[in-house]
Amino acid sequence: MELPAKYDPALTEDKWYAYWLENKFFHSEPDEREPYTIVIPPPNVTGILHMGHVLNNTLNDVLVRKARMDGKNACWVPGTDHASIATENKVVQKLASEGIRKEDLTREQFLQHAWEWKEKHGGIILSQLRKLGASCDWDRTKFTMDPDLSEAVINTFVYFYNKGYIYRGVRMVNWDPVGLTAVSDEEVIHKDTVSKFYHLRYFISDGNGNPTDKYIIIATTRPETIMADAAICINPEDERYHWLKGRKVLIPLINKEIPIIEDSYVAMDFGTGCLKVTPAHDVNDYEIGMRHNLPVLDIIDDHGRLNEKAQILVGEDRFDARKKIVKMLEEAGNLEKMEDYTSPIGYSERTNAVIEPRLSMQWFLKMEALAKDALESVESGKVKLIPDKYRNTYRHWMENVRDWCISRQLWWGQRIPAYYLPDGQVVVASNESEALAMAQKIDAALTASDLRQDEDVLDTWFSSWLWPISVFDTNKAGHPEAESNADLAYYYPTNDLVTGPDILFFWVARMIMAGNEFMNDVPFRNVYLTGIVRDKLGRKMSKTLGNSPDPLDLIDKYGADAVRLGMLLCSSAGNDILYDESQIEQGRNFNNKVWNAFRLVTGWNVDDSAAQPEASAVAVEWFDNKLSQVIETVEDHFSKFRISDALMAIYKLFWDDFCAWYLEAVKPAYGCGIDKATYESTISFFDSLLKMIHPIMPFITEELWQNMAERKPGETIMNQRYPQAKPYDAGLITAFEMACEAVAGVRNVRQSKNLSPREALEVKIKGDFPEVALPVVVKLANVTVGKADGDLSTAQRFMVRTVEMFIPMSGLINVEEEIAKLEADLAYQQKFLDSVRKKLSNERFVANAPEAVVAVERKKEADSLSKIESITASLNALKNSR
RNA sequence: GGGAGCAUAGCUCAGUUGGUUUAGAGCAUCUGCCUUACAAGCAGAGGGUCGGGGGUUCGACUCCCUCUGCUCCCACCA
Repeated sequence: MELPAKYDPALTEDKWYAYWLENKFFHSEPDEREPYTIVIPPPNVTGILHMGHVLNNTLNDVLVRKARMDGKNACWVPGTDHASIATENKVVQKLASEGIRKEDLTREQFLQHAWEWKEKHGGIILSQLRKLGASCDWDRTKFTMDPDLSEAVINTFVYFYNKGYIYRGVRMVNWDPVGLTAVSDEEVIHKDTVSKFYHLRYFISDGNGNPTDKYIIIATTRPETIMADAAICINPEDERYHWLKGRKVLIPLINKEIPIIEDSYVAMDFGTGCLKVTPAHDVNDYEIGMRHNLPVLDIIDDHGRLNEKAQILVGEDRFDARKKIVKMLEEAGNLEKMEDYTSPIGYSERTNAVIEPRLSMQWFLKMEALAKDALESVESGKVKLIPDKYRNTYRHWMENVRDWCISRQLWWGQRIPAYYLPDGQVVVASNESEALAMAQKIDAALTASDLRQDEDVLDTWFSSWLWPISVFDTNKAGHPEAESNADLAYYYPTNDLVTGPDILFFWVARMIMAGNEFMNDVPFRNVYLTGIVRDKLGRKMSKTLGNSPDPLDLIDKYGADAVRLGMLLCSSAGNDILYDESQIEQGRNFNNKVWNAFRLVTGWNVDDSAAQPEASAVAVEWFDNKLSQVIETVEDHFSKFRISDALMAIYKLFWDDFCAWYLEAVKPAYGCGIDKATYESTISFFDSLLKMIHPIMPFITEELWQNMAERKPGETIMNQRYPQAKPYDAGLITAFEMACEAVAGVRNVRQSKNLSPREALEVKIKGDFPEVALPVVVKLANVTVGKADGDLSTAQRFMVRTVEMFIPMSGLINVEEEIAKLEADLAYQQKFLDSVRKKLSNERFVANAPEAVVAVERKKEADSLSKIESITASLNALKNSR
């Protein structure tokens, strides 16, 4: 078969993916083999593939394919996440574009739209993963809102409620005025934001609600909330303000009288030392308010607009209101001054809206006990974080965790299974009929229509924290006492989890909690935390910057194998990835290299009568050993999750050792056939190499492996055993390396003397050069070799380690140039010798350093001496010749 | 404000209990080659003293201190 000179991935990738699917090679069922399990970090159901997914899923796939080839029963469970806030937002926007407002729909109508959207756009990302070559067990695809997974979520809620871990209460929560829901502390991103610090005059009341001419100054960043002020607070130690004790001040503009209170919370050295206390709109103020029994006046509505309780600027957005009220304050003579001020402001992770601290009734999960166990799981090493540095971060979070606000004021998600009785009492049950039964125990007269289910849904992470359990067995979540089904018993705990550090707490920590709670075991053994994919300039990939390429375009252009390799090239664990298309080009080039090596080898004609040349015999022997050496290295890298190192080791083995040296050493002369022994060894090496490359570049390796020999239907490289290392002869590897260095030395001479590679040269060797490797030198350098003898003063000289090599060069050399070169060489060696001797003459070094280290220095000294001796000899000979 | 981490060739990174290396790789660069697998290639070359300073040690890129710069995480000083 004639193969084209350039590899075209488009011709192979879809074909082999279809073949893998048809044969169900990705599908796993429990059997007697050791399982290897990974659950996918479920992407948003409406998401599309971005570079972060490519990195993450390539790593996942490499691990899964490697494990599969190691003979394990590999299972990679795919699926998607319902992502309540993000998806609901998208649906709301889509409806808005059609002129439909969410407020005009019933819950049922809205959910119908949402499900339609999900059916239409959901799972696009999963089909995109197929293009990448992901070997997921698609028969096991799950969605966090599948009926059975939802049921598990509900049961989990009921379980924790009954355990006393879930409570409902009015708390200051992070309100997202765009998403119209509370979000958890973890979903708030603090960003330093430039704003103004407004210094406002509050006039002292005369006791009848009229201002006196005295005033105090308070500093605030939020003047639009003054109408909700409940008091002005000073530090009791602050002598500047002792005269204020017991007096009252008037809120500007609305002239409402509020008391002066004292609380040591107020810092005397910050602002003016006077704090306006606004319990409804600030967490600290709320706490002060509680201590001092202050009334709570909420003047901001769901959308972040001032409500009628504000009395003024009613209906205005909080930021518009701020601008306007500043002007009003200025006109009223209440604005002392304003200055620029930078302070951290909370933003919603999902909508980027400025978070409004707001009091509301929410459901919470107590975290203390769960976090304690989850911390222990990592501290004890039951779960390993890779890289290790995340342990510190993890510990810090777990030790300072606060209760998890799990309710969301949304419709898309699992509705909280709490049912209210007409009198306000609440019952929690998995479904309506159970709830009714419970309610009837309280009041036998109640009927189903008397119960009102909580309107809120649960935080998305309240379903994804069950993922490693619920994808196998939805019954176990919420029922720790239940028997596991066969799948869960076999696949749980999973082995490795590959994900980004940004969801270490959102997701990873909580999965560990759920695992400990329901399975009494952690959900995975290793967590490999990838970096964030950034552009060349170090900027995060983002839609608005337009610096994120579409992975599918890249796959079209370069092929999935190239994209995979390109991403892996620069991905050491935990470090951010600076993405550059040139890496993917490098991946494509490697594909092409493999392709062409294959063309070369399979283009050879086997000549049964030909004897194996010496050079080939040595090369075969060497490569066999080299292969084992590199396999050992690769296995070591894999065991430490050093994927890019493993990749580079394989890359160099193939490109440098196999192509540049081995194939050149065994390549038959033009028009000649190759002997059978060499050919068979070469094919066998190629076979091993393809298997080693396969987890990284699955498509091209399958294509070539299938072409390499007659394959039976249903055979695939992905189910072959990964090559195993045998004991190897390091001496032989060194001998061959010396041959390569000798060849390079000759080539160097040719280059500097402008000698054609076709012109055979003579090499004279002085020293202990490994005999076995000589045939390789002869062939690849196009030389004859012999012992050094006669007058070599005009020969070109180079060294291979401690062996001297001469290429006689009568009349061709510039004596002065050579002398200068040798003298430079000599000076360098002399300096080196001095430094070694300085060390050796240091008694304390000789006395304290381990013997092996001293021996190395002595060897350096001896080698250096012998080099100096031979350089000097050549130098003298050269000088005598002029 | 608290905590963590990083700083090694032009770029991206290795350097695994301080000593088999007067520092390694890939890419990029330069030189010469369209040599009968591959110009998405081949052959060769140059390039850093390991952010600055101090210390410990017989010996430090590797440990300690400090300064500088950057990154990330956490955080209710209005």
